[in-house]
Amino acid sequence: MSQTVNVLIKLREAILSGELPAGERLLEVALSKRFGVSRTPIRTALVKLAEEGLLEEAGNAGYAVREFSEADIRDAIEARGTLEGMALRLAAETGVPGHALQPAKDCIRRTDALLAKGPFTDEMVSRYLDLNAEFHRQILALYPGFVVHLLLERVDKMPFASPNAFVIARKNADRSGKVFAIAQEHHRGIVDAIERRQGTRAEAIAREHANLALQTLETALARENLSSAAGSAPLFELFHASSRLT
Amino acid sequence: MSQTVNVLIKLREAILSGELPAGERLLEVALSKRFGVSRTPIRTALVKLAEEGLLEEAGNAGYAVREFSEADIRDAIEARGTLEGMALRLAAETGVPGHALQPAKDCIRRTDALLAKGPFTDEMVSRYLDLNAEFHRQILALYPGFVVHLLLERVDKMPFASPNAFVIARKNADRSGKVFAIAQEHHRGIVDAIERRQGTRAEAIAREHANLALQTLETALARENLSSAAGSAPLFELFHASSRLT
DNA sequence: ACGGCAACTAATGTATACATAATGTATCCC
DNA sequence: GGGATACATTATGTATACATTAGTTGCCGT
Repeated sequence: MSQTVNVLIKLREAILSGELPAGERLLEVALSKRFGVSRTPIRTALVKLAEEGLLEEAGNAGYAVREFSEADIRDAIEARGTLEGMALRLAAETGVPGHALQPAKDCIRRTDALLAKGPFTDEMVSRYLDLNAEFHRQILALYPGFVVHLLLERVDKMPFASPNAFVIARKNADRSGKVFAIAQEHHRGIVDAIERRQGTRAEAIAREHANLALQTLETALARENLSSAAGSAPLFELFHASSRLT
Repeated sequence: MSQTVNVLIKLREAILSGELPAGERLLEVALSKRFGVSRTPIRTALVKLAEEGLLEEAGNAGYAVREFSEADIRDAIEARGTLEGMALRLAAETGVPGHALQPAKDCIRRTDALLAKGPFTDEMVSRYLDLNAEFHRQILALYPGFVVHLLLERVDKMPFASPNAFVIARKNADRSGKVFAIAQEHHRGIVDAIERRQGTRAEAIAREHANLALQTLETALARENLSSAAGSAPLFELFHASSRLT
């Protein structure tokens, strides 16, 4: 793995975890010493993070960690729901060959089997997250437009906006089971809608599905009594397992 | 202006104009000689263009010009309509103070005055494009979410997906007048919908508004008899005036 | 003749030295 | 004492030399 990617990952993690607080100016030489590499890969990583939106230009030169309010996270989640909705609507309206839905159906079946097994151990949740991510991958693959996929990749890199973000409140045990069941029902509805070429329905479910993440985020925020969500260590701890930082 | 920005702009123009054809591998040393700068600003520009989606990674290393099919452009335009629709819907549902709509209304009034003046000279079209861009800026400013704005900036950098893209067929003189009138009606509808807090209506009009660009694109493609739209010199000639390449 | 391995070539990845611009401080003048 | 200017400091912007890796070509062996 190249130094640039290394630095990129570590910097993203440091930003999302709050170790680098919002507004913090990122100095190239300081980061260079911290990671033990030259300024070159640092600069590359900073440029990429700025393009991703995690950093903002600080004054005339240099970058600073962008502040993420709860509203920004709501915005990101809403944007993901909207874009996924568009992709699924167009896939449904265009129509997809029957066999193309098979991978998504497999995901649903395997998830059913997993959820039927018993209490929600951490390991089970981890496997669930993999299956959930896989389902979203498969279902979005039904829409070919690469611009939308590019935008969705961007959204996934925003704090708490990935398809797995809705499990951040999973430690709220008495509710987690319900949340999983609701998500499964959404997944089933999406597949069914696409099969029946019901574009508007597919879009509506996708949006409602994204709202699950919103609800659990707000639950988590209320429980933790946090005003600003991103850069909060306790939330990030929950978030970390649900997301690939690459 | 820094060398990096210089190279970035020139490279973007070369890509969009088709001077650098799709699939062309971009070698740092070659570009370095071409622009008379070192590899460093070249690399920075390449990274940014890749993040924007105009380049793709070529094999294990290096970048190549991404191919843009007509479908990709449709995808980008649809994405813009969808995201603007979301922003306007949420703005309408939340409600905006009455005075906030004034700038947009001013744009509409000034555009009315402009269109009433007479035949569509090039200079008039240029002023129209400025007013149109300004209207979109003002109306989107009613929604504060920065993620959506980030995504929209991305879309605007895709070929022919900017808010001004719908005028690329303006040389089809007998239709341009109608197109302008339709666009104006959309603008009026959007403002009215937001004023009345009709979120769904605002969203629907925004989507239909983006479809104008799609229609004129297809008209232009049919006239020019082009299979691939991006990287086509004649289309770019039309496109150039309607877009800031910065 | 064909396939595989090795060396060479040319590209990107990285480090560092240098240039330039911005910012903060200190001093001097008003 | 306050403000402005000049200088010093520190940052980013750029150039270049070096490292490393991937791709290609040619040679050798089977």
